Amino acid sequence: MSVTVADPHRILVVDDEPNIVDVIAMALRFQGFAVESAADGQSAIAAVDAFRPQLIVLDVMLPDMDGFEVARRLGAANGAPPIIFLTARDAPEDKVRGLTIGGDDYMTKPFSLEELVARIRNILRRTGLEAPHSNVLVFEDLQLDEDAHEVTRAGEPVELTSTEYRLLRYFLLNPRRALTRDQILDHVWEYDFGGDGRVLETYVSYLRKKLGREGPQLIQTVRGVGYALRAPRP
Amino acid sequence: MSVTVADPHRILVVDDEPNIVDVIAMALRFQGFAVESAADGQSAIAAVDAFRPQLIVLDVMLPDMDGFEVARRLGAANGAPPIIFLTARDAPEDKVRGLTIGGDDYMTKPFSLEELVARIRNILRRTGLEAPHSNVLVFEDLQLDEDAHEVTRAGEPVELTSTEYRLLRYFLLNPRRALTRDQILDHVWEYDFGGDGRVLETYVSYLRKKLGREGPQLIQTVRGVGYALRAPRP
DNA sequence: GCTTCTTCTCAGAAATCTCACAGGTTCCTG
DNA sequence: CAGGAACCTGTGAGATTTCTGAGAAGAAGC
Repeated sequence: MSVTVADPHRILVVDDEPNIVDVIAMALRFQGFAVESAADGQSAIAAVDAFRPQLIVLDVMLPDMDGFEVARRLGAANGAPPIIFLTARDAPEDKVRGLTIGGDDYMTKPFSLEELVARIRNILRRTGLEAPHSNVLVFEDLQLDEDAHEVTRAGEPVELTSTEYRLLRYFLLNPRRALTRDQILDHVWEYDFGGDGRVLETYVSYLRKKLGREGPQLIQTVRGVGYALRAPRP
Repeated sequence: MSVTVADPHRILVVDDEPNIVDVIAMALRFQGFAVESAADGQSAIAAVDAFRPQLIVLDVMLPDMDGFEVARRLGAANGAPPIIFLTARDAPEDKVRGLTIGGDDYMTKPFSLEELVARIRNILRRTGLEAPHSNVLVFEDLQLDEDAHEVTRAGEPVELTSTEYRLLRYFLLNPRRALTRDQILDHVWEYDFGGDGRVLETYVSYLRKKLGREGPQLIQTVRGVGYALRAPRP
């Protein structure tokens, strides 16, 4: 994972649930972003002034005003930073329509942190703040095309479900690194996943099967820790 | 989606509803245009003087004078920019008819942003401000002619309704890419569409049927994500 | 004003996913 | 080498997603 050391991008996270803010802020800091937070519309607007974020992660439901109001007051039209709105899953969709065609985007809660990061990088790339890169992740003979949402091994297409895809993508973003179970669960599953952590084993098993039993086993078990994507020693 | 970097065209958006202006301005900026806005006729005329837009998106209903009045006053001076009028759906259309014979055009609210952008590019092309390009989108044996508004599959004409056409056009603009449900709804449906997102499934079903069940299925389901236009795996 | 076309909602069926569970296997440690 | 811990993977139930036909409401055309 590449971490920008020189000049980290500033991101403002606005949500009135401290738990959510914490978990998002933590994840983004780990990704090398500079993060500030606010718990309501007023302080969000103040924070934009003071902190000059390049991007805002903004909950739609705030105690004092809704997220769209915040966006309007920031002068959505004029040089304001792009916004990723967070909405409840069952929220009415009419107000968020049309956001993705503008510079903005939105996600429904709960989401996986990987996805939030992916969208943030997407927007930063679109706005020219981050260097564009190919959207194909590669490791050995494994390829994952993020645009087409397609995976191939040795040129052969591999059909993955959505969870399998997210899991493999996380491995490909962190090649050769031993990832702990908790890391993986935190990043790939939704942040409020409360189920049995052993799903992970099941999904690793699915992936191994689908990626082919013949070729070398790319997803290796690191006993007592978790898993790592790496080529086996010959 | 091509973004003009070198010398962006200037577009003035005039509407008294801030929400509308915001969403249009955002979308056009994202497309690489330079955008200014005005909320009434007076400031619109002033803005034309100061900003020298190459095109105006002008609401017909303004607080101080109607859009035609604005157009008339601007027209007095020669070489006024072409105008796209925005009218309410239930407005009398007689006044707007005949506009398309000049350089102007009109759209009824609400509209899809894709369509507004398409019309803007059309006008800029007609007035020689934007490089002409082929208006035929092609993917495999599928062809969509934007001028003639005609679609053929393997040479056979396919009769599409307007929504089906917009949907297919969006797929053809983003071949091989996995498009999320939200993306598609945002781009193809009107900006205030708040209905059931399952229309999309219905329309995909229509398209698949009309494009022929025999040939390979070009619109593929990407489970948990949305759809993609791509040749099926052999 | 009547007919036809279009758009959208709805609902049931089919397809597919996710996750928990449990028995078996592998690995480590003493 | 025994015992225990960690891990693997098949099975299946319940939930979710997707497909498609039918029909209501509205718009457009005649």
